[in-house]
Amino acid sequence: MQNGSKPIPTRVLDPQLVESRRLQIVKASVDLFVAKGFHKTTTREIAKASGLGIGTLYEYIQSKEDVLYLVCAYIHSEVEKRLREVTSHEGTGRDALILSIKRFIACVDELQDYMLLIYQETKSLPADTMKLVLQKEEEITMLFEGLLERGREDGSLNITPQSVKLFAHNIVVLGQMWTFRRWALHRHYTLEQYTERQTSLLLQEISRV
Amino acid sequence: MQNGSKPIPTRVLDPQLVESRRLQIVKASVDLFVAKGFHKTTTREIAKASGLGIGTLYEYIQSKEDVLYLVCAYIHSEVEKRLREVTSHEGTGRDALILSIKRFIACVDELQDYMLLIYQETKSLPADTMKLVLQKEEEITMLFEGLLERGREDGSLNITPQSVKLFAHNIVVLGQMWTFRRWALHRHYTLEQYTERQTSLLLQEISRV
DNA sequence: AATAACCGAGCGAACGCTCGGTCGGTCGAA
DNA sequence: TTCGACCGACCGAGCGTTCGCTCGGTTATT
Repeated sequence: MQNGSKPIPTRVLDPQLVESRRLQIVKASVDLFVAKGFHKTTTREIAKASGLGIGTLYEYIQSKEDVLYLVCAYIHSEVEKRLREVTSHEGTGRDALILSIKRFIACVDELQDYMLLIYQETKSLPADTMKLVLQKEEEITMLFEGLLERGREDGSLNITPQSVKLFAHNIVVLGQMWTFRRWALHRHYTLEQYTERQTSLLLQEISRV
Repeated sequence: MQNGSKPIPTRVLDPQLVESRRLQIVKASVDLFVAKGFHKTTTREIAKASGLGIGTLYEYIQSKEDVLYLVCAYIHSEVEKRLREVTSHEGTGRDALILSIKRFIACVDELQDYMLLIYQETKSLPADTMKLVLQKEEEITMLFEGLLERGREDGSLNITPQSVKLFAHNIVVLGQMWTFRRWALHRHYTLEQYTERQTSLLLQEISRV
């Protein structure tokens, strides 16, 4: 899984400055996009919220869509960072899986506005860039695939090889559901209840009888 | 569950004409929105694709967002129509549930572009209208809630009362997942495989041991 | 003095929506 | 049967605004 990221051209020479300015831009844009959506956010707003002039903004990007891509990439990297801390947990695949699911849902909750953003705005990216973002989404899914496979091999999980991939998707989606159905779920369940019930439902399916 | 729909003002007097013209508009717009997204579709394009002048279009709606709402309402009514045919199936709750899940996934597959549209563009609606659309989404979820409750009461399903709502959401989301993760799932599973595996996974959780 | 970073007035294109007007059809009086 | 008054569905040029982005100039650093 090679690092599928896309270098965005800049007119600024110092790479460290580019990185720090782009972080400024991302942090400011995320909140704007969350509040108003990508299309209704103007480049002028992005510039102002980033503490830059509109001209300077365009020293660091080539188009408005570039900002969206930077934002998506940033969010994904945050998710992946948190997950990787925990997927390498030693012990049975089953133990590592339980830990990872809980951590993932916690992460979805913590970053809920951002997760929602990716869900809703990925489609606004240019085709080639969108591919990269979906690829990242798949990589995250494959983290769970790896855990399931590990559990299957060490005998701690009861799952057929051809269901591994599907089940990994189920885990990710049922985790993300906490965000994109929050208009209903948050009325009826707390985060703890949700985590507890989804985890036990999921595990029930792949436990030895 | 009162019929939560919103009457959109029009300058045209004949109600039948209004209905048929709006159906024209909806049918044309759906494809445009699917292809380009709501924001990148212009009112002129909508008018042209509907076979109307731009002025005439505005005889039937008040704003571009009205078109999006009409489209969402139409899609939801299609889904609900197909589902209601089958949720009233006599027999145990379990039997009706199995039938409904299969039908729902088939429906998601058949209307996949439209389902995706609702997922991605609901957020572009004005707040009050968005509420109505989410309400409809919840009503569809509650169809499954009803079936689960029925199965719990007649003893054909093994599920705790406080998990009924959550499980209904799981069913809906895992069905819709076939659409909004198609970039990954369609590469690895056919519709039949998907339906079969998800159904059996879901049922396994709520079957008596 | 040279260069890199920053800036914002301004450009051209495109947008949602309006509004004055056209035109085919209906109906009642002659 | 004819004709004039009226109606309402239909139309699209054009308005006012806003957008993404450029480019020539300014400031800060070395």
